[in-house]
Parts: sequence; structure tokens; C-alpha cells
Amino acid sequence: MNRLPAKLGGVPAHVTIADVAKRAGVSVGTVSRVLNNAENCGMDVRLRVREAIDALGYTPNHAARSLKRRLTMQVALVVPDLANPVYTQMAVGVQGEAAAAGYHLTLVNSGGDWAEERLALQGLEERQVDGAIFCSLKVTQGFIRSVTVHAGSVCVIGGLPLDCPVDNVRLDSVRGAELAVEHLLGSGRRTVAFINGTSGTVPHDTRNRGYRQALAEAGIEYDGRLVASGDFTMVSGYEAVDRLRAQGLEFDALFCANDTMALGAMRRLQELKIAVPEQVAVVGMDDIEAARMSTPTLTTVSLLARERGRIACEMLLRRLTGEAGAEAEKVTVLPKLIRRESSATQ
Amino acid sequence: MNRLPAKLGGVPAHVTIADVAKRAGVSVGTVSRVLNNAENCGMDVRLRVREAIDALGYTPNHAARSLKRRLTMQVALVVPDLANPVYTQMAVGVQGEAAAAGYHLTLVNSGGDWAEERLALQGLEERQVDGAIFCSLKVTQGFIRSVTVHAGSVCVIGGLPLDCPVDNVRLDSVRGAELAVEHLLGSGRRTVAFINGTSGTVPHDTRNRGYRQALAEAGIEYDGRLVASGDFTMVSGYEAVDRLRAQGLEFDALFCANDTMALGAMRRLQELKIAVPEQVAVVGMDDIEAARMSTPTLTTVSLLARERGRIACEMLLRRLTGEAGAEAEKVTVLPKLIRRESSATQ
DNA sequence: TGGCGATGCTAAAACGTTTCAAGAGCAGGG
DNA sequence: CCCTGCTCTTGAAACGTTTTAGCATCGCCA
Repeated sequence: MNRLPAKLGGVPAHVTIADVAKRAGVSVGTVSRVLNNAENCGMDVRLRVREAIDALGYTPNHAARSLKRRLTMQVALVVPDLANPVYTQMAVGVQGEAAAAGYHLTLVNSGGDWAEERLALQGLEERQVDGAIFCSLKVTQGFIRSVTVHAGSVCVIGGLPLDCPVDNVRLDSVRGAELAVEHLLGSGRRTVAFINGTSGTVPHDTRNRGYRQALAEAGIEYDGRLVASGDFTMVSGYEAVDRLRAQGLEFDALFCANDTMALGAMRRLQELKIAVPEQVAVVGMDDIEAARMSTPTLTTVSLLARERGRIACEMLLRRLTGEAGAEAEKVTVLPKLIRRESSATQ
Repeated sequence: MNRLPAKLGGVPAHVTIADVAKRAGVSVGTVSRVLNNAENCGMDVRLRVREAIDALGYTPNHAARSLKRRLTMQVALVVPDLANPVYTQMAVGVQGEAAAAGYHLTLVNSGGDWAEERLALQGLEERQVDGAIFCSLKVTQGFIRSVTVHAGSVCVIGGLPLDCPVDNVRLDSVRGAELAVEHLLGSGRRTVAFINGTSGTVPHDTRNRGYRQALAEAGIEYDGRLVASGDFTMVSGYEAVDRLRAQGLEFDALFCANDTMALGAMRRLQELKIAVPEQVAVVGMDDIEAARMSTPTLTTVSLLARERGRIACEMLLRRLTGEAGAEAEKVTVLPKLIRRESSATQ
């Protein structure tokens, strides 16, 4: 399968540390020490070596260095679906943090597939990378076990069991849904309808809990007729509006489990000449780019993908450099409400 | 600056090829041959070695392998701004293609900075990666020179001079603007206004050329009063509409140099009770996610970032494996019109 | 019986670094 | 003059592979 490159022939005579040593008239060990600017080496030698390096155009060989140092200065990010903006945002966050510390980021697309994730773990064992950040949809027993074995060089973004001794960045997404509903109720809305995602998934359940908790806290009775299900797509949001209205209950606010459905719903509302936000306020979740660009712009709850990536990388690097304690770190990030036009108070 | 990891102490006694050899009762050379499944080794030995590998949980060390083979099975993608969806899309394209060939992708964010790009090239020299794909905004003399030196392991996405002997994926963006305008004129519109981006930039000039060529081909005189400039942001598109209308010329079509401005313009048109597409058809450029989600959905010209990434990676791998010829390959991809509601014929 | 070509394996030399024990030179104290 | 304790440098041994040359063993043919 892996067609192997065949540039074995024309090797362009790489200049090595030995060449530098010869030219500078010192031993290879000395050159190495100059390169890693150790204390104990004289000024004259240091200069001669630097001169030789420049003259010969020497650059150290990363593979050799990794082999000896047992350090690659690379970290991996493993995500289920790179095409999904959420994960590319995460990658951006990780990349920035990694680069700042002199690390490179390698990207692995697991397709949500456990086999692929395993392959990434193997990369870890092969010392292709120093550490890895896993963002998994399904947290299986096998995953937990494997990740625990590599606890010293792994950070997980997502819902790991709290007793799993692995660095972990979590998201209080229940709170996210609460935020949305609280905001709606807080700005004077009385009846909040809810379009949730595919039932049976984790996001579905957490958002549902948040919705109900926020209602409960406001002393409002939960009414199943105000809740519809979509599948996170735009059309499903569009169609859900009709199903909600068919129930015959009036509502002046609508919370959608993601922005895509919210935009679909807004579209349908506009077609029905129901003014947003005057008659119905709409709040989505995710803060995708399109939420900033719709008419009206969409109020939403950001799940801070980029920030979570940043934090995870920070944690991982702390672990790798030994700055982290013996305990696994658990950080929970709180979603953030982003107020825009679609939920403005009239 | 680079705080170096300090896990040098607790090395977990890695199992090496020698351990496997000892257990299987063969020499290390033999184990290596089994691993790289060479021809000349007997069935019994092969089995014994496999058994030992499984029993000991051996995984080959990537650094050592790279060092010897002079091959890392990694490619780098260097982009000016990872936060920009265009480039993340490109990354997705590259990643997919690379993974399919057994390569890993490492991501470098240059910030459009030549110094950073150079660093990436150095990574190449250090044999940290086998090859690199550069997507640069500014193609300076220095860039061209450096990239030419590494012609054997580099592919450039963007406007490289045609005589530069480096694999190159280009984009006919003049044609992109033409496509948009042709589409508008072809579907019965008479007067096409144009909101261009920041003047003085390359994208500005190419789109301008495309706009004028399409008009010329249709036998329509260019009228400067139909052209406004924005800065690629949403508000700039919004405001440009007013400036265009202030010129007093009627127009029934509007081409915008990117989707973001197009969405801003659409918003203003809707506010002014000018129906899209009935009174004014709108076409954008880029095909961002929001274009699929606006009301009406936005007709646009896709610049195929993902596809260009895919092709570039394909070319690079061909070059690395020696399948490419001596000549540098130059591929030009043609933008693609994506018809949506905002330009529908009434 | 001797030579020959396969076949299957081993031993050892790379690959380009880092690091460690040891050596050289030198100054100062006894 | 010897010993001790510095500082700077060297040489060689790793690190874990791949690869090459060479060594048995064997059957086979002349």
C-alpha cells in the first residue's frame, strides 16, 4: 500500500557534524556542545565552530537527534473529522500553543475510527511524536485503557471518566444549554421551544438536561410539545419549526442544539413571516462563522473549540516537560454566550 | 525559549529489535528483514520472529528508521494563516491525500512571514519531513530561490513564475471572476455592478481583469461607476452598496470579490427592500460555509482550496517517490461556479 | 570428489547525533 | 616536585535501525 519513495540513489552528500568538526579543527563532541550551547567551551572554539557551520551550511539532522535525545519536538492532534470546522478550530488552537513552545503539530484524522486512533497511539510508541491530544467521540473501554497506559504523554479533549488518570479538558455543555435558555428567559421571553439533535447521542442528552434545568430553575414546567428533534442539519432545523407549530403551542423563543439547525429554523420563520427577534428570539450553539453573517446575526453559545485546543496543548506540554504534577489535571471549560441580533430585546 | 522536556530520567526500557532477536533466537538483521518482509527468509523463522514481536510488544522506533532510511514519511504544509477557513480547507485536502499514501501531515503556520517559511524549509533540510507544500501570499525573489533549491521535495500552491522549475498548483482566478459575470449576463441580467477587494492586492487585480474581460466579451462597455471597493469584510460589502447606489446607475446584478462582502451587500439590499434575486442577483466568491446558509443561499465561485491541497499533495508525493518526471509539473485549476438562490432566474 | 549456484542466515558497518569517562594543560598549595 | 582541583577538549560508546558482505549448508551436476 505505502509506495515507498525511491530517492535513495541521489543522496546530495549531506554535511554532517563531522565535516564541521574537521573544518573547525575540533572533535565532533565539541561541535555538539557548541550547538547545544553548553557552558564549558572556550570563546575561540565557539567562534571557529560557528564559522565552520556557516561556511559549510550545516543543519543538524533531526532524526539522529531524536534518536539520541529520545525527543521529537512534535505533538499529534487526533480528531474524528478534520472537515468539521469545530476540529479545525481546535487544530488552530493547538498549533499556536505548540509552535510557541517550539513544537510542531502533526494532524491525524481518525474518522471517529478506533483503529485509526490506535494507529496514532502507535505513532506515540514509535516515538514519532512526543505526545498526543485525542479528541474522541466515542470513549470506549479500550480507548480509556490505551490512553491510561500512555498517561505520561497524552491529553484527552472530551468526556473522559473523572477517575481516569489522564490529563483531560472537558466541556460543561449542560451549562451551555442552560446559558442559552437562561438568556432567553432573562430577556423577557416566556415560552422557549427547543430543537434538539439526534436523540441517543451524548450532545443530545446534555443539551436536553441543560434545557430542563434552566426551565426548572425559572420555575417553568417542562412541556414535551415544545421540543422537536433534528439531525443537526439545516433542513432538519427548517422542518422542525413546522412540527413545533403543528403542536399548536405559541412560543416566543427558540433554542437550537447547533447553529446549523438554528439557521434553518430562522429561515423557515422568516418564510412564515414570523419576525426574528421581535416575535421569536433564536439562539444556536457552536458559534460557526455563518452565525456572524446571517440576517439577523445569530445569538449563540460558543463551545470554545479553539480555546480547548489551546488549553489541551498547554497541559500536554506541561506534562511532557515534567512541570505537571503526579496527578492528572482536569480542566472544565465553560461555554460562553455570544449575544447577537437574533435574540435582541424588542 | 524552548523549554526542553525532562523525561530523560525515567526511560521505560524500550523493547528493541535486539530483544526480539534474542527471544526468537535469530540475529537482528533477520528480524529487520522479517519486518520489511523481504523475500529470502524461511517460514519458520518468520513465524518465530512474529511470535516474539507480539510477545514482547515490540514497535519499531521511528527516529532510528528515519535516520537509516533517510525517510520520515512526513510532509509539511506551510500556510500564512491557519485561522482562515481557506487554508484549513487546504489542510484537509492535503491531509487526506497524505494519509492515503501512509504519510503524516505536519502543519506550519507562517503568518505570511518569510522568516517562518524559511524555518519550515530548514525543517526540510533537517530531514524532519520528506517534503513540503508551500502556500505563500508573497512570492519574493528569496522565496523563489529557496524553493528552487529544494525543487526535489517541494510543491508550491499559488502564483509562482512559470519558468521556476518547481511543482506548482495554480489557480486561474481571472477565470473565476469571468465565470461569475458570464453567469449573471448569461441568465439575462443587463448591468453587473462589482464590489472588489482592497486595491493594490493581487486578488483585486485578477478579479478586476476577469470582470472587465467578461464584459468585453459580451460587448458591454466598462463603467467605473459600477465598481466599488471594499476590504473583504462584511461591513465593507454592506457599505459599498450605498456607494454604488449613490452613483445613480441602476443595476440588476452584483458581483462581489468574496462571499463575506457579498453577504454584507445582500444584507444591505434586503434592508433597502431590494429583492434578491428578483431585482438584483448576487454572486460571491470563495464558497464559504455561510454561503450555503444565508437567505437566500449565495451563488458563488468556489476557488477549490481543498482540491488544490489534494492535488498539491499528490504532486509532491509523485515527486518524492520518483514517479514524477524531470520537468516541474504545473497544474492550473479552474474555479467552479456554484449556482444557488441569490442568482436564480426570475 | 570438487565445484557451483542457491538459499537462509549472521556479523558488522553504517546513519548523525549526544553524552560520558577520561585526558591534557595549567595554577596553586604543600 | 607531587598532589589536587580546575577548565576545556577528546575519543568512544551509545541510540535502534537497515544494509552489505560474507559464511554455512545443501543439493546438484559434471
